[in-house]
Amino acid sequence: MHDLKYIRENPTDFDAAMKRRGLEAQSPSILSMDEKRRAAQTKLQDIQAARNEKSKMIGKIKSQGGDAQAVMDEVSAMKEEMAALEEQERTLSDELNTILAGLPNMMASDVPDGDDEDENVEVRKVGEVKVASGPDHVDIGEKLGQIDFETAAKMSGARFVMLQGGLARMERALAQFFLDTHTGEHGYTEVSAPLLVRDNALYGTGQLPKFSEDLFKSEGTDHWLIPTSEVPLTNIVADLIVDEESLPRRYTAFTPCFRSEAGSAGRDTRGMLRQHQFYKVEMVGVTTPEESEAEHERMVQCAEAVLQKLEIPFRTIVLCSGDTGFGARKTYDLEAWLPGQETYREISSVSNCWDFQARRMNARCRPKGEKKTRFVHTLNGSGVAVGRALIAVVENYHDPSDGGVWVPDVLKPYMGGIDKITA
RNA sequence: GGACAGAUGGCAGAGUGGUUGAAUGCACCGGUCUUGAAAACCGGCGUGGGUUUAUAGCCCACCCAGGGUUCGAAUCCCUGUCUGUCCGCCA
Repeated sequence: MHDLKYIRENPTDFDAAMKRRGLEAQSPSILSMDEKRRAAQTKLQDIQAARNEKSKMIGKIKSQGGDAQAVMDEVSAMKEEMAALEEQERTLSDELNTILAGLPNMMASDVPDGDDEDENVEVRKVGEVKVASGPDHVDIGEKLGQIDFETAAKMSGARFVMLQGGLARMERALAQFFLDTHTGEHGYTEVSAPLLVRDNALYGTGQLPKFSEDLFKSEGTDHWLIPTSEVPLTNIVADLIVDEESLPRRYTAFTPCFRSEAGSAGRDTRGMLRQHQFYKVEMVGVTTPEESEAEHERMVQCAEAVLQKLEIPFRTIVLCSGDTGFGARKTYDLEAWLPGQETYREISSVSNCWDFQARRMNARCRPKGEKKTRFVHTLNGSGVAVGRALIAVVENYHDPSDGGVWVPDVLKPYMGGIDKITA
């Protein structure tokens, strides 16, 4: 959500920011609508003031036993005009809010310009690629008899997978490892959160009203399945005014995520890279405006740390303007090396949303000793996608000599101490 | 799923149609007193919006949310949400 006052005061900057998103100038129509709305509001308020005064008179006259009928008729006569102005004001506000709610966040000035993912900019490469190429996780997993798309399809259709045995356990081990690292070493609080949420939560984080087609909705109720635990974690602070001393707040959760993947038909159809359901460990940060940029860098480090411990080679990129998501002001992606595709693929996305989500969910903070509040800044990042991490481990730790998968050292405690997954 | 009860300012808690944006207590802020503190006393103390050069004034809205009745609603009616209690069912 955008600040109308900001648009009023900086229309040129705002239009320039929207232009980077590929949108034409928005401020002229917004501002003219805003002006009409305020004119209607001012007029309405004048009439309301008059009505209030007369109503008080009526009360006074009646309490003194007088006849107030004349004044009562006068007020009655005002009703029609008031109703019309009310209607006008409401229509204009609704239209204005619809427009504002549908506009993406303004991007940071250091986000590189670009049309699409090809113009993202690499920030650093970490870790040595030891397996330049090899079989992909589908071949490896199916040979082991532990990755099974057919059985999943039988009950659920395309874009579902069933894991069994060692790989099923490794998925759980990865999640445990990520959570333990973020809670134990990075200062995050573990949260077990609802997976079904209502409209307003999704509106707050920006998935609604614009992206409903990407979500699953439960029939007969007003619940949606979360596409990421960013939704429940960020909404923790919705409608709150928190003391700034209690910031930053850092939350992490391990949850399934559900995405319809509408619009990605034909993309990544092989394997478990793009599923309707997958597990993810998410990190969410809530900070003061001053701290969010530093917190963003820190959060990237937290995501990188788990990949480094896993010894998965990866690179960190900053998304260009054309690839940065709706609610984000700036986004880093971590891409893990996948020998099966001989390329880096996204395994984590870390975004600073500034006050964009905070405005939508009315999440504020108050500096110590002051009475004025301001909006918090919110950040979210995968720490990291569990399914994709499993792919990366399977492909990078594959042992061609026997078809097994070595267990990364950091996962051994979570895998009953075994060294290798075998058939 | 059924039956009740409730939702008021940071908290507690009055208020059932008329100068009530809201008593009172606690908390908080400023002051008096005190060597200092406590106590006592005095004063202040919600949010959003409009108007405006203005964080001055004036005005509007807000007592869970959304509708309605009325000249006038925290107060009456309807719907929804949440909380509590009892019954039934259940991992």
